[in-house]
Amino acid sequence: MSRRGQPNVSTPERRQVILAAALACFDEFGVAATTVDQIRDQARCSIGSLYHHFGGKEGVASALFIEGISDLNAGLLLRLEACASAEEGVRTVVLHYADWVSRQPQLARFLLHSREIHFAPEAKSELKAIYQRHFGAVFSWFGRFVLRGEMKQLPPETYIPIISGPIEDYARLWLSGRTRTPLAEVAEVFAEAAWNAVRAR
Amino acid sequence: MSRRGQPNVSTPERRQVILAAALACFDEFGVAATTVDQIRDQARCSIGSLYHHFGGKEGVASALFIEGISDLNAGLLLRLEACASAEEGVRTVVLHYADWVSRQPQLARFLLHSREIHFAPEAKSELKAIYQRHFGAVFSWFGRFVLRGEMKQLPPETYIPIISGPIEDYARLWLSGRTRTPLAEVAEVFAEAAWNAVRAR
DNA sequence: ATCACATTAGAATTTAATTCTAGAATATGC
DNA sequence: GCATATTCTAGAATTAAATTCTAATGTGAT
Repeated sequence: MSRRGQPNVSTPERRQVILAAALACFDEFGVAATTVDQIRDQARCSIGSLYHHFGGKEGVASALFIEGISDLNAGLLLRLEACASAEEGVRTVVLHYADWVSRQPQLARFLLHSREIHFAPEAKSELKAIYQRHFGAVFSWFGRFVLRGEMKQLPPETYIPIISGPIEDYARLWLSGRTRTPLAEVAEVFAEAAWNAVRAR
Repeated sequence: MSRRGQPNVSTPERRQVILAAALACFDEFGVAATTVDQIRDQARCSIGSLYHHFGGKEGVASALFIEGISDLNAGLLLRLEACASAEEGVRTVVLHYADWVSRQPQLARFLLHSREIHFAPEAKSELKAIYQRHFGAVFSWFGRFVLRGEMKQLPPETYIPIISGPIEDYARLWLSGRTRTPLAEVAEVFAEAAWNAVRAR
């Protein structure tokens, strides 16, 4: 089934099992506090296997991070393509984020609470490429509305914080259990606030 | 100089030396990657001393976190008391944050990038008390303007993300070196956006 | 069947965190 | 000014975790 020198079929499954086990541990104990052995237990694999596929805890965390970010980004672009106005686009950015976090709270918690990962050089450049591609696409989508004068002209690096910052901040709050009101119930408020902050008037 | 059973004079200095050393290490290597020995080297103290005062790396990180948050909060309240209008208050929240982060980038980086600290129960409840006191004061300051109809009436837990979320998000960006434009240059934009998002219209 | 390589396993090693015991410093009561 | 209670400092000893390494096994290609 596979060519010489290529991974066999079961490999992707094994990787996924390890990633899932790691996410469960990270979520329960925190990235710093989970041990490689805990992941190994949960994934029912050997140390050797884990190190072979990911090179250690950092490697597992990196892979999980990249997988999560990619999924989040891909989903947004898909929904954004279907929007017809600046307002719809801005609202979609906020609402998609709220949806995604509500649906994958564990993964979201991991992405938001883990600025402590030490990516290996390759992971770092892969991430950089992902970000560039994604934000490039998003900016090119919104760009025309700024040109048409439907959105405020602002320093480019301020759009993302202004539009996404609040819902992200609230998501952090909700994910950490410090507020009960579900994202879905307040997402509209943030969508509205984001649009008010960037609409031309 | 000190009473029986009480810490001697040099103790506070020693604690500060250790905290400063830890901050430098955390900033250079990340919290997870710095070892207790690195902190000990930098602080020129013994393991015993470090464990005596803080009980370990987590303890040092907790103390640093509480110290940082307290300083940030105290500064804001001070400036807020001097404000006369809702708009001035909202702008002050944003601008003070920008100022503080610009002035203490290392400490700010530590506060923002360290959601991975496992606080001991006492530290946890101390933090909780600090937050309650602080946000209680801030909400009581702003409350009247909502009542007077000068600010929008919104779900209470959404004000902080809406007002502070964007500048916080941008601060993260700037602190991680992914953008060059200094906070001071864009702070006005965020202050303006925050006010637009919460003003009654 | 046999080869090349990916994969798995777990023992051995290395490295870091934490505990523990003892001694030095400090301020006070007498 | 000496006895004493207590804090503080030091670093060796211990424990726990991360990582490396060697050998064995599985898999598909030829």
